[in-house]
Amino acid sequence: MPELPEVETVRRGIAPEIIGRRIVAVFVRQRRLRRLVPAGLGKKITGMSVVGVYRRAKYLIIVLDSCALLVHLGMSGALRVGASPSKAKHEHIDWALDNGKHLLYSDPRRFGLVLLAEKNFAKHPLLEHLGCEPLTRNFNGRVLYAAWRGKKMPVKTALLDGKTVAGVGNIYASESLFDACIRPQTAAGKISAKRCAVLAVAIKSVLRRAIRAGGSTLRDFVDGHGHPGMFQMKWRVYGRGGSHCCCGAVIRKIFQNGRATYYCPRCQR
DNA sequence: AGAACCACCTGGCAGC
DNA sequence: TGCTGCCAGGTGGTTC
Repeated sequence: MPELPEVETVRRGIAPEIIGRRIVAVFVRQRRLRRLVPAGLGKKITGMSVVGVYRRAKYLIIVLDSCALLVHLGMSGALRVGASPSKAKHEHIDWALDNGKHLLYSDPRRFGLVLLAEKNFAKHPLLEHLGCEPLTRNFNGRVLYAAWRGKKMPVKTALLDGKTVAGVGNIYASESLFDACIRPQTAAGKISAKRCAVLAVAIKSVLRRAIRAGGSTLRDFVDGHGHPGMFQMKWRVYGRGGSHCCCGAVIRKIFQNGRATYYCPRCQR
């Protein structure tokens, strides 16, 4: 579910609702996420106000007066602001705000995480080794080309591993490679500087278009207000194995490292 | 160093 | 209708 555009959609949705608000109570109903929600989370942050809401790769960082919350939505997580907690089965954490509203974290598969971090969150061990943020000016084809010299791993795998460019997930890896006309099996180190430049532009373009559409909804993604995204309507290869590309060729589905990859054998060489 | 695999979970769906 | 098995957006850690 939540890849970078979905996380950014959530960030934009909740930020205006929670920045400046004070946390008056925290209810943790399920601590067992991918990592255990820290004991005493409520005690530590109750009374603090929200100073800012940031995103790094697929992590959301809610900065408070003197610490930060590090939130990852995993595969099925959602973070929304609501008038009241729903008491739904998978609504694990409820932050009550001073305006009577609630920030609510739900995650049926519990692959996500909610941790405490220092206010200077960039040094957090989960964040400090992440690659380049794809929607910044720092990210371009030269970054890809330099990082991938000598790499035999398939370009799709290299995009997904987050070491060079962070936050490109399974859907947008396939879509970006289609946009750049690059075959996902191509060894990352075999891609020319020129094609790396095309790929970097494609990644930015696909992510921006997805954000504009409010993210993709596969099954259950909803934004900070509980609304689904629309970008899944615009997938050109993802999830379309066996159907026809705009060029007429049949889109292929293959598996790389146990993850589905989709591509057009005619458009992508 | 790098690649392959595993683990963490639940829910939805296809097929029988 | 109901059971079983398979698949799914992520990613950190372990093993080879």
